[in-house]
Amino acid sequence: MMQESGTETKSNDSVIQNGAGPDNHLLECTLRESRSNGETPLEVGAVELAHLQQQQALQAARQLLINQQPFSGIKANKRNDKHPSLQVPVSVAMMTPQVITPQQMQQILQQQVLTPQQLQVLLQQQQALMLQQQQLQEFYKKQQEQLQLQLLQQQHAGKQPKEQQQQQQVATQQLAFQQQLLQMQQLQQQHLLTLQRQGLLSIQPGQPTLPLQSLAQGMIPAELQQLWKEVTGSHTADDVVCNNHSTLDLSTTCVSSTAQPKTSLLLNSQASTNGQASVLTLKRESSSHEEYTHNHPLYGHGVCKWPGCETICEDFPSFLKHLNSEHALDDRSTAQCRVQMQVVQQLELQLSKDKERLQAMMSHLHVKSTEPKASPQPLNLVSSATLSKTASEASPQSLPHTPTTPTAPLTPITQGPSVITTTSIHNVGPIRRRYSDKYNIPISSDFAQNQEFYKNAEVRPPFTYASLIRQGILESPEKQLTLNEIYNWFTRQFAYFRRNAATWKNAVRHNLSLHKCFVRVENVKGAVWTVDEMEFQKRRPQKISGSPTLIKNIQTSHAYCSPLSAALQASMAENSLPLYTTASMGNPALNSLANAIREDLNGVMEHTSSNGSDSSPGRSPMQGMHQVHVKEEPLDHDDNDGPLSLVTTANHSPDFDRDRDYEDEPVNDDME
DNA sequence: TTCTTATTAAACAAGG
DNA sequence: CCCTTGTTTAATAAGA
Repeated sequence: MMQESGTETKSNDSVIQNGAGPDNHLLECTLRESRSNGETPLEVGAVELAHLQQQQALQAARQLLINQQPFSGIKANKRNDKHPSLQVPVSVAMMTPQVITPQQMQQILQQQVLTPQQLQVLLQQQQALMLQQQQLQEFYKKQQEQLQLQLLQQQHAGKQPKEQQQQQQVATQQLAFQQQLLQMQQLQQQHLLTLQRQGLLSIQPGQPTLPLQSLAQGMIPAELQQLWKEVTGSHTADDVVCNNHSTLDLSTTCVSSTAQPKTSLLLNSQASTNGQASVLTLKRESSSHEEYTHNHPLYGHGVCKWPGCETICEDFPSFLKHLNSEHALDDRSTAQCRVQMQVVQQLELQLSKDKERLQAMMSHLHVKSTEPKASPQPLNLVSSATLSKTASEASPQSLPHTPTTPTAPLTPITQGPSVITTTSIHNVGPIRRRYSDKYNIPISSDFAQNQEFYKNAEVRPPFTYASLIRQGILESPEKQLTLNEIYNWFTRQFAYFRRNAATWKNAVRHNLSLHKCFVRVENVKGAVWTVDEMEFQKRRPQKISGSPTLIKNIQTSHAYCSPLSAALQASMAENSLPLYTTASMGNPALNSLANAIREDLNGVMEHTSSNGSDSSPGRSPMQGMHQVHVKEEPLDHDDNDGPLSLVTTANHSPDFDRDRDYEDEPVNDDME
């Protein structure tokens, strides 16, 4: 416990430090002060004071520019959800670094969307920071007044020898002030960009009038939207419908609501600072919000669809209220938006790469298909690709979290997209926790949605080892993996498991041996592990909730169907699609995309450790099945788990295996 | 509080 | 002898 909290505090600091920029220094100092001194940070070093003063100058200057009342959001905090007026002053939001690496982003996310306790700590720190800023602002104002007074006195006080020097000094200060104004303008532009990015996913494609720096990054909002929907499948059909005429972004939403001083403040400030077309565009967009229907991208089925929120909002106004209160412009929301942005960017980037790769693969396989024995392989590939493609295209609903899938009854907790949620993120560190696995959360659902996240962020996945092992095995083409391949899957899929290999590998072995659901199958080349789906389901306490009919379906299928079909259905239920292709996992784009991202991120390490496929070349599951080790079962356990392990592998012919031409590359697992 | 399950550590053995 | 793989035991944490 202590260890964990210590490391988290440490990473807290590191996050702050990672955010480059002078403003960040201020934040860091302030946070450190507030951390050490509690709520009343008092003594500030001279250098830090200088920074603070500079910051205050920016604030004061902006206030002068925008002609606004003093910040009303200073009182803001969010001790609980009942007072959701988390209104961070714009300056605070501006402190968040604009350019940010994925790692930093993940760290920020981990820190800022962490447990409620940590969030609260952060909020308290923010509060302290704002308090301090207010004090310093007043201090700075006084200084300015004194300066003005001095200036006046000097102007009226005749010609003294020192006057010129003093005037020079004043001029210097004014110059500095002007520079600060310039700086502030830049910051504001950055902030505007931030806002635009936040609203990027919902910017109307037909209005390319925004000064989109995002376009400079090679992104087209419409494409991103489409890509995101295709790849993650985290939206339902009505989203697609509203996709084309949704004009709402965060800014317009804020404006459309009654009281959002921050946004209007921002807009006004923009108008007064540069008065560029971007502002007008923003305003125009905001004025066009009447045409929005209730097809808000963040609202569907009475639920707020902000990633990880899922708050139930009875009607659209209440949703708007919720959106403005819970997802106001604060660091958390911006961090989430940035992560989303980064995800989309990476996805798009990798999609193009993988399209090429796919092209090369298909042409390669097409050549090979002329050989007599190779025919099943391209057929399989094509059919599976077609299957997943049609599945994703024809029915976007057939996604892990949608209630129409067999997975739905298994998702009592995370209904809806659980991407990077607090629930999926707070399992950081070596604490022993009861994982959501206990509640029958289908790993494929959450994991598929957060796959990229887990791949890049050193966040402990909220699943048990058993679930993870099973997922890895079921993902493999032949539903069987060697121990080493399981290791590789872990390191490939989870950044968390790239550390402490000895620990988790031991745990993996331990789980493989311990759980009856893992069946060791020997063949000539060695041993592979398969999943006994029936045992896996039996292993878990049946706490299924959700749609009653679907529950009934599952139960009846377990009760009355043949073991084979029951296991198949169970597998499908976990994987959300027939056979071994889940909706999103089976998406070839995402799958290979994920691999590509992994390769990019992990570079050499992955090349040595998990190159190629986890599938076991040359091993025929059919050959080895008769040598299945039947585990002794000390517990009551009546039945028919014999042929089940066959089931998961039966849909591949031995020819398929034989034709694969990977090499059994030596694997190097020393990840640290 | 008790029971169950998950995690972690560690010892040990077999085999390459 | 070392490493990998696999089994087993024990301690501990966490949830029901």
